[in-house]
Amino acid sequence: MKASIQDVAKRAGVSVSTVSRSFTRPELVSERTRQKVMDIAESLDFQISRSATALKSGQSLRIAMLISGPVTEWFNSHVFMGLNAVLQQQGYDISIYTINTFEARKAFFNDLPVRRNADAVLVCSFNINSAEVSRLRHMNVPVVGVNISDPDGFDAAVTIDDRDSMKAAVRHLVSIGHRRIAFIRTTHGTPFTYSADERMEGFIQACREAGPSVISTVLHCPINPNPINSAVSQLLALNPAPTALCFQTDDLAVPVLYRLRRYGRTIPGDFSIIGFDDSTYASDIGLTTIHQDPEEMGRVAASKILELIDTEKTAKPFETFPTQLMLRETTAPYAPPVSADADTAQ
Amino acid sequence: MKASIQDVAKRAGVSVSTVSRSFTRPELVSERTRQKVMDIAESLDFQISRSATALKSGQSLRIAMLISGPVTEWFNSHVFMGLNAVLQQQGYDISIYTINTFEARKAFFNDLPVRRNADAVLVCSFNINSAEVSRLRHMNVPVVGVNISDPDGFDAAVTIDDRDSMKAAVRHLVSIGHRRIAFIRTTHGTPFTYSADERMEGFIQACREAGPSVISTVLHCPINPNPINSAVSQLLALNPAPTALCFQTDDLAVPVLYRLRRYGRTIPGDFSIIGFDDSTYASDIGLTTIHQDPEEMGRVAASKILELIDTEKTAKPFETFPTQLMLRETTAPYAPPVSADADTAQ
DNA sequence: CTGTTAGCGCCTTCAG
DNA sequence: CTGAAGGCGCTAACAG
Repeated sequence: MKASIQDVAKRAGVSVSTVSRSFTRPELVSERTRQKVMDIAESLDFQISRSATALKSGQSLRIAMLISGPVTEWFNSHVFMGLNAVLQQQGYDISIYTINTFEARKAFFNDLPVRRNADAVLVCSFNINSAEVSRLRHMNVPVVGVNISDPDGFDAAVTIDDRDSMKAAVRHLVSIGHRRIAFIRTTHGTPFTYSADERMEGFIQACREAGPSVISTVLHCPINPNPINSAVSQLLALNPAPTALCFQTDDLAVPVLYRLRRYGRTIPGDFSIIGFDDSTYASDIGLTTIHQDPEEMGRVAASKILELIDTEKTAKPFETFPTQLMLRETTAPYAPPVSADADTAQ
Repeated sequence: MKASIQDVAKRAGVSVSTVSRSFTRPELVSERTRQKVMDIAESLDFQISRSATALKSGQSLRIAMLISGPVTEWFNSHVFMGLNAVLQQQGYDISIYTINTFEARKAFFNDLPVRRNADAVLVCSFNINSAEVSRLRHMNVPVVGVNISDPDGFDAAVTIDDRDSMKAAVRHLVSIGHRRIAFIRTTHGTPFTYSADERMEGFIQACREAGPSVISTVLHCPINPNPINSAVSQLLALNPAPTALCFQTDDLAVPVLYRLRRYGRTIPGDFSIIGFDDSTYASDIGLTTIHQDPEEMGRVAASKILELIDTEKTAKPFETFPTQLMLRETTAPYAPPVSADADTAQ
């Protein structure tokens, strides 16, 4: 069977504490002793049990991550990767709680399965209300957010400015001559809205600020059964058609872009397109989009979590990360339509 | 501070064992007692500590998942999601070990950080050698694979037949008249090859089986700095150009497809294209591809893990999942080029 | 620098 | 159906 710390101690002719210290505080043990202990441990396949360490220390060595959509989503998986990179090294695991229905939400906040079983809670891109934040706080562990709308009640948070980022996109389109602009967003049957609302509001606000000559439209595309279909059909039916499109995410922009081309529309000829995220394929397909770095946000959130666990405070609790409009090939200055006669002139 | 099991016991006027049983073996406690205990626990924010449970039970309540690329990859993240869905309910967490360099690989197998700290190991799409499998087995926990090339040494594994799937793709292309076919794959500077080799071999074999009229080419695209560039430039330089392309993954096919169109090539006019995975955008952009379901594989792997932990055996240790060639819009029968004169005939 | 010892919080016999 | 008590494997005093 598995060797215990006693077995190692016995073989090495030292006490269990020396074995323990060799692993966790090597500086307190003489080099020679430590070496011997480690060799024997190695040969016995011995490793410190994290469960015991956790129990003893009163920690759980576990961080809870709350998400409102699948882990496989671009944003979530990148935050997770960043988090994990930092936390794993410090001996923490991440428990993921996906809360994507009203029932799941209610169940989660009723049972708080995280109680005493997580050393911190990370709320990721989640439209949490203040009553829920209080319940979380009630657990007496740090509560950290990633892209949450309201930092109130959080010990720390990292975000981007969804609203401003979207406004930058609109201003760019306006500056290159576009006057009819649409925003395409999904609607979920779930109790969460991620950053979608913020982005939409930024869009609307920027259009308004651009003056009355700018006509804006918002297209709502139900996530089920298929938002792409909904987006494409609504878009094609718009009359007059917009000349530029802002999307809530690249995930939406990429397939719509494809479909529009299949319907004979040219990009950026007929439509200029701006995505949001700068996700997987964006640069390779030349998508103009708003860049953000969720992996880095995950790493920074992890550092804040560690700091909070350690010292109960963190130097810079609230941090807003920059985004950047990446100008690529799906946007172009607005060119007024040429008359039918001139169509093939060139 | 956090309430202990004693606090709950005291308030409920019962012993700690009764509290413990109320949580873990409700059937051993009278309904009334249990109800009271649970109510008090609720009001005290009490939950069983998993660390203590783990320590006591000798388990770690943790499953190690070994992957050779980022968790954010389509395949990995979907397997993870399936795993997590099943394991989390049973109280397990997943520790992810990303091993993507020779050094990381060596370090991992030297230290076996998983020792005594995981109740099972899942090896995911990982080209592991038999010496390494032995080291893993040495830990005395179930070792389960997902898409591993050689099941030898594994207690269980779920896979797809990469080779056969690829052969089906080639046969389809041949059946609709294609004779010059290229396979586009990445090459990594890492010690792993995922399923890439198998797929390539399936490709080569199927081309050979199709007879001497079929001319096959394999394009190797270094993952750094950018495999897409490499693929596109190699492809365009091929003379005579192939009429059909098989890709190692959709991730590669999608951007290349985009770029080829930008260079004036039509799909499926100039090139028929088949991807592999049926990943995120595939259906929305009409990509003909080979469908697989890694999330389901993750779920099934998780069930096998639980069974193995429980009973040390599993009913069906090795399972091969079906794949399916999804015929969509990027493949078409080969049409011989028309003469220059006839070019605009239609 | 190293050893001794008392728990961390729970689960599981064993008794009642 | 419920209670009492030992011990899971480790760590942190404390003592030497």
